[in-house]
Amino acid sequence: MGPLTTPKKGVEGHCVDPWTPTSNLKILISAASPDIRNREKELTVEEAAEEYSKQDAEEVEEGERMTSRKDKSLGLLCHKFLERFEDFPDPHKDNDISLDDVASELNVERRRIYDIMNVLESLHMVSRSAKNHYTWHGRTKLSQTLFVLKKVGEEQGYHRQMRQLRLRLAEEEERRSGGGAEAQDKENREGSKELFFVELPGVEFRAASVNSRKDKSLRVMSQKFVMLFLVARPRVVSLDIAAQILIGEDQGEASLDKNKFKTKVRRLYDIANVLRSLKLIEKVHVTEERGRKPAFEWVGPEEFTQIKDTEVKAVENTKVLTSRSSKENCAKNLFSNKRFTRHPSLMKLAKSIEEDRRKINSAPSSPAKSAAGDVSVDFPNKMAQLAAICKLQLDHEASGPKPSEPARTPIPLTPATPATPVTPLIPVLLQQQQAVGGGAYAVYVPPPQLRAAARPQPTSLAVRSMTFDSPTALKRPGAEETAESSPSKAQRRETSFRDVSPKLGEILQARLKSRGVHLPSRAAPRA
DNA sequence: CCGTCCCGCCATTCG
DNA sequence: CGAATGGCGGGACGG
Repeated sequence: MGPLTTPKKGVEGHCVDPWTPTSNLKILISAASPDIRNREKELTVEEAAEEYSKQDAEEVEEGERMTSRKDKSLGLLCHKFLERFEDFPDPHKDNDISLDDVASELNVERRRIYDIMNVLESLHMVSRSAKNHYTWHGRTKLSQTLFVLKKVGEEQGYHRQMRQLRLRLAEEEERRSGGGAEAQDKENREGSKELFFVELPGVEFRAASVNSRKDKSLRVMSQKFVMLFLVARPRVVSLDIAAQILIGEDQGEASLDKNKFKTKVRRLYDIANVLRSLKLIEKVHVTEERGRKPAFEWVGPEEFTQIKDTEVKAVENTKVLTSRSSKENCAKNLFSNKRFTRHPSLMKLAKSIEEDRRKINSAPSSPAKSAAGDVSVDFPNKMAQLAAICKLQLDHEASGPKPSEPARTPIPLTPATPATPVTPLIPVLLQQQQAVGGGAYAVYVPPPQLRAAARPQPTSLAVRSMTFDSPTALKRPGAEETAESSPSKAQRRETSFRDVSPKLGEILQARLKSRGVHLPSRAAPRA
């Protein structure tokens, strides 16, 4: 009986893993920015050490094991994994990863490896090459990926959603929220058009892997999660907010919240753990009107600028093709680098659509009235954007190769398909996943659901005084005024890339000590 | 008690 | 059909 219980701790007497408590220590250290901030680091070390010695004392019986739950955390596991690869591998080397090898070397069930791979894959740090194999890319594509994710995130209106949500949650708590009064504000589900996996030029889902599972959870959830960080004002995101947003997008409305929410959060923890191992985020605490709650702060690269030139051109093109509908997808350096070869994506697109169409026929889930005619009202925006990008890339390509980046491995252009007659870019047939990747990136948009009634929503209000918890700094009393906590991003730890100059335009009350505090303990705050 | 999140059953897909 | 993938959530652990 009881076949559903998690095995009890340390009963099984077989091969004990070789991990030592120091491994945990290591991850903690690496979790903190290794460079600067020695003070914090040391403190962390001390605390950790203390922690362990204590544990050591307890687990005296059997001079081994101490299989503390943490010793098997995804984070540690991921850290172990990352340790064996370079951040910027030589693309010519053999960067193959064997699932079996990794699983055995790390001493874990394959299931766990999948978890890690999925999120790494979402950042294009690896890509599945074949059945039990992945290819390691490290951080070579990270910048580019983040750039795209941020862009997509903006297009999705995530920043807006977050703002609203924060506000709503804050009010909810504040105003006793005794009962009722919850529901009719479902009208938030606007902007977002539910996107799926975002691909990159050189790393489409190879290995003839499914196209149907492509939109499944973890990978996509991970990307969305990252998008939230890249778009959030103060670069802080709490799990409940993230979950809230990510849920809203998934399955059509009627989400049986509560449980759904719980599960979502559980997943986010997994993702957060590997992102932490990657040192892209850090755990922090935000103090709201009603107590503090855990959250994560982005500590990874901020401005991952791609190529500089053609920026203007890019912007203009986009605007034109995008038509009136998007007045707000601001002018940002639009394009990613030209790494782009032929337009294999078009072929792929065709193939993909072909494939999907097949599935669509058997998937009656679409609530849309499949108005073949007026597909244009809803998500023309995104489509147009993509088209624009595609065109841009082509133009760029035509106007001569860009001598900036190293020669990218030209996409092998599968000779399998001779001359794809399919007219490129016909995603106009809406429905699920239509791969559009003018070599830039491919986004999968879902079926239409709401009119393009992009209600701007009064931006007047904003987060209820949100403060980053700090041992010494207590919640500011009078703090509450409405106003987006301004970007106090003054001294972000020097990102390995470049720090963004605070877009200080909003002169609002801006205190909020951006600096997460590790481990809950009176850690002497730096000076 | 509650925030985390490990473990592994078992549904899906792939091959 | 068996193997590869990876949802999913019970309930254990740590504070």
